[in-house]
Amino acid sequence: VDEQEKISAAEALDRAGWVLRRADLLVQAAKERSLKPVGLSTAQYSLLMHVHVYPGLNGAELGRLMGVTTQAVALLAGKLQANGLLERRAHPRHRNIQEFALTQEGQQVLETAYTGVGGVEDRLRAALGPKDTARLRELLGTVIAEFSTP
Amino acid sequence: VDEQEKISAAEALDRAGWVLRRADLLVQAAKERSLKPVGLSTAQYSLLMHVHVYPGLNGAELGRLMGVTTQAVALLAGKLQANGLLERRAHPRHRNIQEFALTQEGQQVLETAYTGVGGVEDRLRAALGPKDTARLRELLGTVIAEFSTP
DNA sequence: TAAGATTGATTGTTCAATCTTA
DNA sequence: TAAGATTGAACAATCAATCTTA
Repeated sequence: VDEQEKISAAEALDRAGWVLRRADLLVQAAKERSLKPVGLSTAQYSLLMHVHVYPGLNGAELGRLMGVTTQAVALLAGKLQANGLLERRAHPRHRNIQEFALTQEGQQVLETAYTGVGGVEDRLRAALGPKDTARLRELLGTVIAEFSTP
Repeated sequence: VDEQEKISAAEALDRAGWVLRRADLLVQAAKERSLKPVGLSTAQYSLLMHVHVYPGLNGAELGRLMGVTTQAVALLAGKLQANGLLERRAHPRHRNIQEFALTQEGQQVLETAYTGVGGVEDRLRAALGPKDTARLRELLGTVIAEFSTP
């Protein structure tokens, strides 16, 4: 084996991790455009959606699910709360812990946003077809399972 | 059809775009850990790799390939240049344009980093198997093609 | 005009450290 | 002790605007 072997320019950026990155960046950018009229960033939309799907979680738990830090969640939540989309309540049994919940307006904004972002999901599904979309989710699920434990 | 239909908590975060996002975040985090000993951020690694694969491109072109702005490339390049990993040269025919190139040290650092990140790629390939890895790349390629044109 | 580079202001995020509570 | 929340400093990236060059 040649110790001097160079990085193959043709192959380096075609490995699965890089392709995964490029695909996510493009889809994320499309979501961002669809959220612009609603006035939400993708991060804000992500937090609203996670609160909707996992009601009653605290900031640290939401951060772990979303792949960001507790501080980022607190900052996001602060703005969403100031805009009246989110509520923070003291946890009934732990005075130091906060539970998150959507306000009525937060629900409505999320639903509007969901409709817009749904267009991006639909476009993805249309490009792949239902069968390959399911296959992609399955394969990515394996990736998630593998890398969920560092 | 029920107009009041709510966002399905069970399905919303399972659509392909969300799964894609979570998978990318996890793989990216794994890459970040593998780059820590080398002293590179994933963004810096990405720039070095792109300069290696596409030598002679200018900042704007690299930014488009990497999915970031020209300014972000300039900031990254400034630091890599200060660390002696990257060179910026005036374009031979356009005085206002800069070409990027790796220094000898940049080459070496990139190769070390490539070996470390290769472990992450290998782990991904091991989790999926060669056949499904190829299938994943293929499916993501379709996604990239679809969303490359906004 | 058009494309690239650069600068300044703003936002979003992380890291590090501290405080609170069970 | 451990887990969550909060604060302040540092960093990264964006947007907006300006400058340069062909």
